[in-house]
Amino acid sequence: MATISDVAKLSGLSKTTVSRVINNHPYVSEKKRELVLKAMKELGYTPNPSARRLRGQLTTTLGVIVPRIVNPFFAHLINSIEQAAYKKGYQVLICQSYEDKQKELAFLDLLKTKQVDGIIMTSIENDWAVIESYNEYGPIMLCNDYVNQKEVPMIRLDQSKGAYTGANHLIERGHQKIAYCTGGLFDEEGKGKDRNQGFQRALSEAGIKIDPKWIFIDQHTIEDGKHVLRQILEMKDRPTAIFTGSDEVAGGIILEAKDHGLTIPNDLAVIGFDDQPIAEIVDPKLTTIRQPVDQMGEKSIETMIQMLENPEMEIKNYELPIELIVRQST
Amino acid sequence: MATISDVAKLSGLSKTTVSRVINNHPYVSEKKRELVLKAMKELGYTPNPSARRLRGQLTTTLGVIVPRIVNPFFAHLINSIEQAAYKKGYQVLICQSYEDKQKELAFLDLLKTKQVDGIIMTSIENDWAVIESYNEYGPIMLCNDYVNQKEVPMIRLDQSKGAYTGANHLIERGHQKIAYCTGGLFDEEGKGKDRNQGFQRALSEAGIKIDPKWIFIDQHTIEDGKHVLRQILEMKDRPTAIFTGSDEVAGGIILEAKDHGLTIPNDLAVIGFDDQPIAEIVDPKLTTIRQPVDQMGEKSIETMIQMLENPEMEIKNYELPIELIVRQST
DNA sequence: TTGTATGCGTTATCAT
DNA sequence: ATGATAACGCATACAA
Repeated sequence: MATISDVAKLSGLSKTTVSRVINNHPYVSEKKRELVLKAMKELGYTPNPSARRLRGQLTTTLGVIVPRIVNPFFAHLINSIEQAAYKKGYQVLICQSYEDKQKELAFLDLLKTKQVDGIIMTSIENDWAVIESYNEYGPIMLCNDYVNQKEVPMIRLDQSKGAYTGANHLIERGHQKIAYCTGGLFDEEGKGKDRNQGFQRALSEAGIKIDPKWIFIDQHTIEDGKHVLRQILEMKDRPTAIFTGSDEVAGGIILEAKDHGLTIPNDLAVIGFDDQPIAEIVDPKLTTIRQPVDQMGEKSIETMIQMLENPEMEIKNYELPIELIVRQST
Repeated sequence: MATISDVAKLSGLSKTTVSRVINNHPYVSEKKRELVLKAMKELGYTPNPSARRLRGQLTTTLGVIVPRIVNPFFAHLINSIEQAAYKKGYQVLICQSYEDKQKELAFLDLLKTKQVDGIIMTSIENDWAVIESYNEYGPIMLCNDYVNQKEVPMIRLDQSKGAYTGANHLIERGHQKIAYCTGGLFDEEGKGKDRNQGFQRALSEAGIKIDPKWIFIDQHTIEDGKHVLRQILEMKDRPTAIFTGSDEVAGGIILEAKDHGLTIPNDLAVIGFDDQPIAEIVDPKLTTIRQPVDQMGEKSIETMIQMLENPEMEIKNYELPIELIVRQST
């Protein structure tokens, strides 16, 4: 591997001058600049990022932590973040936490060791109190997931409003017996609590009581959705509509419902969340709540770069609009 | 950021001893080892990978180049590679080439600058002659995509056989008018040529002539599939079956066909490729050719690590079995 | 405008 | 069993 010294030697100049050329510094004569450029090309020289990082330079690399890329929502979110970052000259390091606290912390170490300039977390496993301790090494922000601390930079959606809108849509369609299916828990606190609140608010405003047996927690995949439907089938008193926290779960419910001879939305109305590609693939097509993934990526990068350029900047929180997409499943 | 010197100072020992503890070297007394461990914990010390890499160490990091992670096939392939790598103590750097030659080369520079120990390419944009020049910096292997050089380590599938099997399945179902839809070209050489060959062989063995107007090239997405179906609808002489190069395209075809009142498989039989989740989501469920993604990941990592441990090893090529999954669309 | 010398954090070599 | 020191490749303070 050719080093800066090799380039210096070949061009008959000093390492300093070569370094100046690499970094577009002024005070280099045009003649020598070309000499250096020529030598670099001849040797196929690439600056060694490790050495640069060690020297304390900016890495122009950002870390993005996601639970798992096989989840299409996160694949698209990463994609939009990466595209936006690329436009600004940043690389993106994709980190899969697999929802594991330890892994998440290991990725935060990237910041500590200057592998990345900043980290965008699309999901958060550890308490913020733990994450916060890494903040001294560089900016950390949340995109999609969030915590209840105002001083954390966040790009988030009004999940509560999204769930409220979705639930209301079901109520407007005349449903009273509404089941609820979440990827989190149905607690006051804890994962997915905003959606829970929005859902509860819509129902309570309509004077509908929530039936605990129609609450399904910790549901994520198509398989989970199928399982949920089978549970519903076994009930004497069945819901006429179901609100789900993801298009995948909603898709699973629809698939299994059809297999059991149910008609969607007549026998069971289903509403999803995310507006993933699957929403238009299932039959009937899925009514769902769209998350503006592209905007989220753009805004995250914009915010991150601002923080990098001006570390003393005041913390900003952005809330992006969420939208109900009515299709055929309701 | 705490450094090895800080740990040395706090524990009252030398950097060397600390380094020995970090790297599990022998010749360090139990007493001092514990002293070091305690100091490391107290300072929240993490070794700086940049310094290690600069020093010439193995990085225990592998690069994986994919066209784009929003393609579910690649998301799953990455996932399986990452899982296998993790078991062996390796990190994975995910690199999206977006099918761009320049980006691909930029990622290969990771090898040159010792950011990664080796690179697994799941797609290849540049000629192998170009890629090969990076080989001196570390092992490069292909997984999924391939080139016609024997001396390149590859984990591949018998795409020709897969296409042959799929086409034969359609023929056995009584079809004579079979369309073909590929993500590549329909050339002798060039992308997707193996599948082309397999398809052609099946048809020619059955004495069927291929109709050029039923050949669709460069088709990748659900939208592409919808477009293909619309083109078919405009034909006076329509095919009764279509072989596609991806489940997504097949899914698009089915969706659009239903929108236009066609019945699958009666009016048009459709066969996909990959056995992605979408194959079980569309209605009717998709007959497709399964690619053993998990095995591909496992085998890639196994091979890569062998090459890393024994650089003089002879080049190996593996061919994994490909399987026809018959569902309802044919 | 150009060059020399230093240090970033780590590990291997060579003492002791 | 432990420690001092050099070197990895680079960018900067300082000197010329």
